Amino acid sequence: MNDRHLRAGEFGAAAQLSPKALRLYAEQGLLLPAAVDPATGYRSYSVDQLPRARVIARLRRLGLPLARIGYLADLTPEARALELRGWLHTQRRLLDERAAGVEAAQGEGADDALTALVAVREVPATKVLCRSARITSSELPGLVEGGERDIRAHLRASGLPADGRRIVTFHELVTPDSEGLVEVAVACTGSLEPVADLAIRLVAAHAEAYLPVPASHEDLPLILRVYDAVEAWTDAGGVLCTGSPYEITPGTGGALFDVAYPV
Amino acid sequence: MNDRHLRAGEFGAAAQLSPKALRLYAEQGLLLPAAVDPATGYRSYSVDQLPRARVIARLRRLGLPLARIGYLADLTPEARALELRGWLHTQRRLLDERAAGVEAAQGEGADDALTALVAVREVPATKVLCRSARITSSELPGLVEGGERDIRAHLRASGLPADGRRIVTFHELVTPDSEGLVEVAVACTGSLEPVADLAIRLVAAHAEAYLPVPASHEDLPLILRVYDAVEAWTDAGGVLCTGSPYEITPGTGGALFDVAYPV
DNA sequence: CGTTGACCTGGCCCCAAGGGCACGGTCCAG
DNA sequence: CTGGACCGTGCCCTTGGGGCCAGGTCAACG
Repeated sequence: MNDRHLRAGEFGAAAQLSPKALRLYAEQGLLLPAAVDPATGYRSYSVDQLPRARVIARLRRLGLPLARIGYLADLTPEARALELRGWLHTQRRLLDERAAGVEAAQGEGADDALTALVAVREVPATKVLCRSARITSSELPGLVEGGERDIRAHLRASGLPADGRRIVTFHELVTPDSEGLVEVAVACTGSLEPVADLAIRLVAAHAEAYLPVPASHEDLPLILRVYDAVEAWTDAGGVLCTGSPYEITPGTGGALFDVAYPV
Repeated sequence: MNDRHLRAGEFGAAAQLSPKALRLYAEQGLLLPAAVDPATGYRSYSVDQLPRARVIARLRRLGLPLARIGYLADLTPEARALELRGWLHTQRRLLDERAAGVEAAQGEGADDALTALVAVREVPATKVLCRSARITSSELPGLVEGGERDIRAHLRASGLPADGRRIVTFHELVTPDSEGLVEVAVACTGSLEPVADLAIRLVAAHAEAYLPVPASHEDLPLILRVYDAVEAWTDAGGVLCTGSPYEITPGTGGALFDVAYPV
């Protein structure tokens, strides 16, 4: 035990924290002063609090929010190191995904070859069985594959053909950081009942601008360029997109899938 | 040319930007509306502005500040991609350095073996020839090596022995993100004149807590643990550090250098 | 004992990059 | 002509403090 007390400035200098930061941490309960003079309001810290203060300073320098630091600072060093490694891993993965996005945007605007391939077709009104969810991009494969499996199973169980095309609609932007509304749907005919999380919806007749994506464009960066191409086409053609983009599997002419916008 | 105009909401939906964000960008001159109705204040954007808006949205999603985006958005796509790759590279390096810091802190508090090795010695008043600079950690090797070379050269040129120990003092925290004041000094005797950026300073007699660092601890994470050990020792011993830490090369007993704090 | 300079407190405004809400004006379709 | 959707401005909120100001305190020096 060591009950030597330091005033805010000394303590801050020893822990690499500004007096202002210390005041903030005290207000938030992250690092309570060992004593506060009720008359003057002077805060004083015990030397015993230095290790915790230093941990907080180090975590703050890593860029973690105070709320997270409050949780981490109460852990054992081992548990903390474990959590931090996980966090670093996540950060690295996010960075890698962003890097992929940058590469995808690399040829932006210059992809006239792709833009020239965009076509328009009329789509009749269609009935679909679908499932919607707000997800981030990491949950996307799970939703799409699980959703398609469940939908087709339900169609078969209802005695209907289960070979309609799969349509994945991106109602909002889906990135690693922010979740957005995504719908996976399969076209169907005949009458059936909706179940728990499978809805039946009528897609109104509309026109769509589309571009088939060959199997060789399978990786994410190139798919984003396809989206860019369709958008460039609608911009240039004086046509306005009237809804969210979607991917139709299988695509036209042996393509893996078509990327389409309602227009 | 396409002079179709869109209102703020439509344009925002097409570019994945909220009306609020568009307003902010307009205020900052980052994306000026094609027209503003002087009576109502309604902003309207041209379809031609969509590509720029989409670029801005994409860069914003990467987490870049608007000021940087303003610069990047005026570049050609190729130049922009080049800058972005450089930025991503920097981000990755920062992350790696932070990861090293986390690993270094892994055994925090538990390093009693190192802490037990800390000793105290008296240091007589010393005259040093030194150079100071505010730098980030990436500039550290340059300052230390260049500074030592210049200082010893000046000592030799003054006809004095140039074999004093090198002392590198970290007056402020030096990290990859934030620069701090660092001084590289060499002990000397005899009289000499200061030159451009080499100052002569008297280091007052004081006591120092120190710990030799063997050559095997050469990498950064382990060095940080040595600092932790010295700090833990001063905390426990009821001794207060009275100044900034420094590294003395060569160290005691064949060590690469000593890490020391004035106490 | 007084004074000086360093230190401390609380309070206020500031940054980025918008989100959210309120109040009020506008636009377009039925 | 009227309802609902859209748009404007203005204000407060967020995170993690930095900076400055007015005023109160502390310790050392004369």
